[in-house]
Amino acid sequence: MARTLFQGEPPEEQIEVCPVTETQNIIAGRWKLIILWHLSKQTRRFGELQKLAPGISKGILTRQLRELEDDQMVHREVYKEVPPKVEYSLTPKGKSFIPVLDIMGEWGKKHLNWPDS
Amino acid sequence: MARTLFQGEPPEEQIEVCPVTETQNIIAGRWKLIILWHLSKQTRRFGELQKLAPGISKGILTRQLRELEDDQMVHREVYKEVPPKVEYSLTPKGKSFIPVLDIMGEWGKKHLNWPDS
DNA sequence: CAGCATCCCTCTAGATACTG
DNA sequence: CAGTATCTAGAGGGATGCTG
Repeated sequence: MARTLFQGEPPEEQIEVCPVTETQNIIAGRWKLIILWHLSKQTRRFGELQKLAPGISKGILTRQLRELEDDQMVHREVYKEVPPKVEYSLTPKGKSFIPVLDIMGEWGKKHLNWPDS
Repeated sequence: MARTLFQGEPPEEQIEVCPVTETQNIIAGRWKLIILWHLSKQTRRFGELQKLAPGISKGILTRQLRELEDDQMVHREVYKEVPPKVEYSLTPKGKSFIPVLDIMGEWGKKHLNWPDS
């Protein structure tokens, strides 16, 4: 089927859908980026992640991880042991996000002027 | 006026370890990325930005723009005319963020099923 | 046109206690 | 160790009305 073009409608007038929105939806969350950042370095257990994100409570960490799971960014591997052991790692989709994390980190380092601290 | 931050105290130790945190602080805000995205394409007036961010109210748009100004991401140019005309554009720091926007947009496109209507 | 002031209300981070 | 369940607080988005 041919594309529908609108006569006389200059491209400037067309509202461009913002493709960063999907990315934003996935990383919107107090601890999401920190979690993804650490998991991009290596697989981590639940307790390790809690230490790496100082101040986060178990409940919140669980919820953020579940949401990242739902978004297929993070894989959860449960070892049937006592005491329990659970390892979190990046899925292929999560790994594909590493370049984004890297450039965000790079940019963040360059502009680390805190205006109000 | 306060910048848009997540609830709770920013984990101070984490700032050194996780460099994405600074970036996160700047783009944390319901409309920040959308605004930056459109400004990366071209300079826009206040009213244009409001149309480009469907659903945003004047008050919120003003607040998000002020915070981006405070973070030196956006420049505000006021023309002393009647009726008033205000143009927003990216500062050098804001322009340096374009690669981040691009890769976020690229990644977002790849991992979203856009309703094609 | 481009704001600002004000109130409201949702959303979710955070705290705490309990469990397999 | 790695969760779950429940409650609360408050940050911040949203709506409305007014103004230069």
